[in-house]
Amino acid sequence: MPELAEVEYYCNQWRPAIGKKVVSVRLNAEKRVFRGVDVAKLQVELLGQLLVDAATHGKQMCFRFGSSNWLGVHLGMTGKTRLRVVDGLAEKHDHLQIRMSDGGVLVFSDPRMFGRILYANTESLPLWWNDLPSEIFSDEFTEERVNEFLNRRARSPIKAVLLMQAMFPGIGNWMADEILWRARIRPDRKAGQLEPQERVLLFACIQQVTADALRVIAPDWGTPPNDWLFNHRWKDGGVCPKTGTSLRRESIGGRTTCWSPKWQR
DNA sequence: CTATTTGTTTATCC
DNA sequence: AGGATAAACAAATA
Repeated sequence: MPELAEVEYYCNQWRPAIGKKVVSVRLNAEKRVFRGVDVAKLQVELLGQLLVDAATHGKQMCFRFGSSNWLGVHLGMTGKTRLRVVDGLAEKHDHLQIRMSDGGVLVFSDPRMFGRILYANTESLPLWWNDLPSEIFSDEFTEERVNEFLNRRARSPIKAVLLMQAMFPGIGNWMADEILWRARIRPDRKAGQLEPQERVLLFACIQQVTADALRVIAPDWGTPPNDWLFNHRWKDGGVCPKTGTSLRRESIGGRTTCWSPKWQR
């Protein structure tokens, strides 16, 4: 489910536990979400530690316990985090449960297990949290750098390029479609073929959709208004809010893509 | 039964 | 070498 705004929402679910201590750690070590992780180490070292910070970067989350324990959470396609209150029940796909000193339990669940847990005990930031692309609202995220990237990926459809996390951390399938719809650019256009004025508009729409998604979704999983593509894109037979004409759905860059043929050029 | 899924990694081909 | 594309991962839902 999650793109950057949803990831922010899920990060918020664990934030009330900041300032609480870890009382116990339960996990299903054999689950795929722990691939590459020393779960025994994680389980021992988190005990007694204070949760001091919770942050997101694109689709990655990081929770710092104590001074040197870093827990990464990536939600993949179906991952979720929630804070289970006292007397709540564990569910089938709850792979990680961290009980805190106030009785609340940090739960990570993921049926499809495309998500993953990361863990490091290091004085400085672990690689997976330090070595990240510039975020969409950072000073380093510039039209110039986006242009270079578009030229490097010149032969890929722009839709596929927007999904590349190395340049656009946090953008996923629905945001990419929303951006191209607002910029009136067909998703199957080759990245290298976009005109200068289209690139300017594209850059603006990337930042605009990102800001709007965070504002609407991150606080309480709000539903975007009907004048976005969002509410119309999911199933066949949707209608473009701009033109009233049929939306089209097709696989582009290996992902189901929705666009408005009348509106996008 | 089939097809579909808001993601990433790996393999393979060019 | 580096870019483009498809498959694999896995389970729920329609």
